[in-house]
This record gives sequence, structure tokens and C-alpha cells, in this order.
Amino acid sequence: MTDPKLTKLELQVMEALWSGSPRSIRNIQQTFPARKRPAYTTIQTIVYRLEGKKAVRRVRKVGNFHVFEAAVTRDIAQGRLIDELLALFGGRSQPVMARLIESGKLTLADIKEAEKT
Amino acid sequence: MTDPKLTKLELQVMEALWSGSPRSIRNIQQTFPARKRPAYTTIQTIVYRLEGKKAVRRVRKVGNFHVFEAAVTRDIAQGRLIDELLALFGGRSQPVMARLIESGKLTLADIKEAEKT
DNA sequence: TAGCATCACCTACATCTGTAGTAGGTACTA
DNA sequence: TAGTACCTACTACAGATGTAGGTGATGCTA
Repeated sequence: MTDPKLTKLELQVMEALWSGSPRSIRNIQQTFPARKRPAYTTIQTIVYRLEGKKAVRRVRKVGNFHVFEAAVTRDIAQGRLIDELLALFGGRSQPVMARLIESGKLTLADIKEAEKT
Repeated sequence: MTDPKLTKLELQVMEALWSGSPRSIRNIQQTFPARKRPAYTTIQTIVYRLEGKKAVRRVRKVGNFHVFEAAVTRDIAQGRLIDELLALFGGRSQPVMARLIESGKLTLADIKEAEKT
């Protein structure tokens, strides 16, 4: 079972499921900042598609609504994302590293931290 | 002029232009490995779209064909790509680092190299 | 039980992306 | 100059993605 490829919006929905207990559609929708909150049915469509991709599953029904949970881990999904990016660079991580440091997103402390792993 | 967002295929075309002198459509097409080489017109479409995005420009006409060159640097384009990925992670580079190391794509040598910068 | 709030489902649709065909122009060659 | 090979410009189209409306079902409340 190859991990599914997730899009930007799909990832945002997954994020809601990863960072919290199982949620309902409405609940997921509300994790979006009010200003740029998609319509209820938009989130619903995304969740349904994620279901099709086996990335989420409905765990139970409460009242008249369903509750969903992530079916793939954050690590798996994010890992795939990074691997894909890396592939675009021919597998060379140097540009990535350089950029991370350049943008100040990565500090020496981070590196040392990572080194320990 | 915000740097344009490039897709996978578009990046591959850009790569051809970055790594070499200005090229013709045919020339770009031939940089693709024979096995998975898109049709001439496919590359042509991509180049035209890149033109629309101001990512490439035609520099001259030789015989009956045009010669194109990159209008954005590799650094700019790749940087944008990385920043976007990072944004998906809430700006935290840790997962990226972890993954890089985990997958063996990142070596200590790379880190030391990057540190110098 | 009648209504209102809320859901689930299905359907629609514009855009983006990858992919490529067609028609007509250009240039070199016999 | 007629033929052949290659180009350009335009058009088409399927699948993915973001976005959301409509309709009927469910459940809580007066």
C-alpha cells in the first residue's frame, strides 16, 4: 500500500486530524482561520477524497454526523512530500540545506540537534 | 514581479535551460531520457506556458526555430519550491531535516559544507 | 409532531497540468 | 522548383484540484 499523494488542501485537513482527536467535518472546517475558511461542503469533498485515497477513515457516527480520523501518520505523509521535493532536485539535498539556512529557517542549533538523531 | 510557481514538468524543462546554453524546443526535448521522453509538442506547450509565466524568453531565431533561455535563476525557482514545502510544515524545518537524515540523503559532509556558507 | 438546524450525498464547474494532434510555414536538397 | 524534414502556432482533452450549490435525511426542541 503505497502512501497516497496529498495536495495542499488535503494536507491541511490531515493536519487537523493529526493534531487532535478524531473530528467531524464541521470540526475540521473550524480549524481553518476564519478569514480563509472554505465552505463546509468544500471540506467535505476533501475528506471524501481522502477517504478514497485511504488517508482517512470514518470511525463512528455521533448523532447524525460522522467522525473521521487519520489513516496515515504525519511522518509518512510528510516524508513522502519531502522525498518528492528531493527528487525534483535530483536527490541532492544541498540546495535544500542551503535554502533552509539562507532563509534563516534553519539554525546551527537545529543542525546539531538533528545530528544527534 | 513575484517568481512564478512552477510545476514538476516545467521544472524539468527549466533544468534543461539552466544546465546549458539557450536551447531550442527540440533540444530541450532531447534532454529527457529516451524512455520517458514527452512528445515534441508537449515540451513546446510547457515552454509556451513558461513564457507566459515569464520564466523563459526567446532570445533569437536560428533558421526556422526559436532559441529560449531561462528568465529566472535556478536559485529563485528552487528556493520558492522549498519555501512552499516549508510553509506546509508551518515553517518548521525540523521535519525536513529529520527526513533528510533519516533517508540517508543528508550526510554529515553536507552539513559541514552548508555550515561554511 | 411540526419546524428548524445540521448533515450526508451527489453533482457541477472553473482551473491547472500533462499530453499530444493538426494545419500551415520555412528551409535545405535533389 | 518540387519534395522532404522540421518548426510554429493553435486546439483539444482527460484527470486532478479547489470550490461550492442543491436535495433529501436526521435529530433536537417547542
